[in-house]
Amino acid sequence: MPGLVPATGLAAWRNFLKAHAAAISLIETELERQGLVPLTWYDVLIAVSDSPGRRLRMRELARELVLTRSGATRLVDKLEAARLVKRERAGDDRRGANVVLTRGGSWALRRAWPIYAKGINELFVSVLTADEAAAVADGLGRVARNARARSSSSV
Amino acid sequence: MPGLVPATGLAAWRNFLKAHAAAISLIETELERQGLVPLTWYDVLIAVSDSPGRRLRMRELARELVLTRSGATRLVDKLEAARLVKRERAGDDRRGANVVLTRGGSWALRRAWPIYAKGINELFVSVLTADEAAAVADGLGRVARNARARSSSSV
DNA sequence: AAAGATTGAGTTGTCAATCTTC
DNA sequence: GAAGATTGACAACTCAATCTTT
Repeated sequence: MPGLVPATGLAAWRNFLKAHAAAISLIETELERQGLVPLTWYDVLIAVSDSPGRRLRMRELARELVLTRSGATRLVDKLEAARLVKRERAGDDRRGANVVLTRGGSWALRRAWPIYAKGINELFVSVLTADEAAAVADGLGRVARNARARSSSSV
Repeated sequence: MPGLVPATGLAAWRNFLKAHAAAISLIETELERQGLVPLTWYDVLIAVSDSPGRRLRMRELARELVLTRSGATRLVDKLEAARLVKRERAGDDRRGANVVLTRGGSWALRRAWPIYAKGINELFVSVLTADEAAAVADGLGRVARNARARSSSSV
């Protein structure tokens, strides 16, 4: 039944899935315990914050977070209701909406980061050797770029 | 605002998340396109199939897939409705239910594997060097074990 | 009373259809 | 008519409460 995937590759894939599920789940729990924004909200805030001009089109946000457009809409609805982001009509193309951080959004981002960073360190970085971290960064970086390239072409 | 996590470690973490979201999403799409079981169902089938005696308690299934118990119940409900698994009362402890594969479940598993394997190869394994695959398998294996150990202790 | 599992209510996300602007 | 975004209907998952067996 196996044999279609080399053993090391399959082990890498399985551990990749297990590591993701377990680590995300723990970080999520810890953020909630501390009364901070959930990880999905954090993803929105950081994506907007890292964008040129600190504003991001809905379309780009969806692509960035690997969500559907409607998923992005719902998510931003909640963040907007919580006053962490605002939508503003795009100047050049009035179909589009830009998401921008409010003051509260920047604050929530700064406040969550230390806890998130602690999770990343304790559960991920500190468990890896330097070589492994480099290999993960390079290899999975290529995996991500490659998969995204295929997504856009197949859509 | 960064600085709490070393740069390489943070790059590794971010690429880890991006790779996961992008690769899973593509594999899921391909499985659906071919009329095969979704990945979450596959996870159940393979977990049961790999268990000693080819049967697995609900509790263990939930732990294995990083789900809540109710999540496991709902999921197995659907697989049972689709005649891919059956529940049987555990002989030694009649509170518990064991999940076992039906003939249709084994067939669905065998049928989905080549497509799943193709996705793993094309999107993941073939994109990694041999060294990277080994580093991912080892490093993320440790990440997964470490995180699971913490989950059980904190619950 | 505790553990395994299930159910009811609520949340989060998806797909298809729709509205607006290009 | 096509693209950006939103809405309605529905599917997947979680939490808290419940039922059964230990």
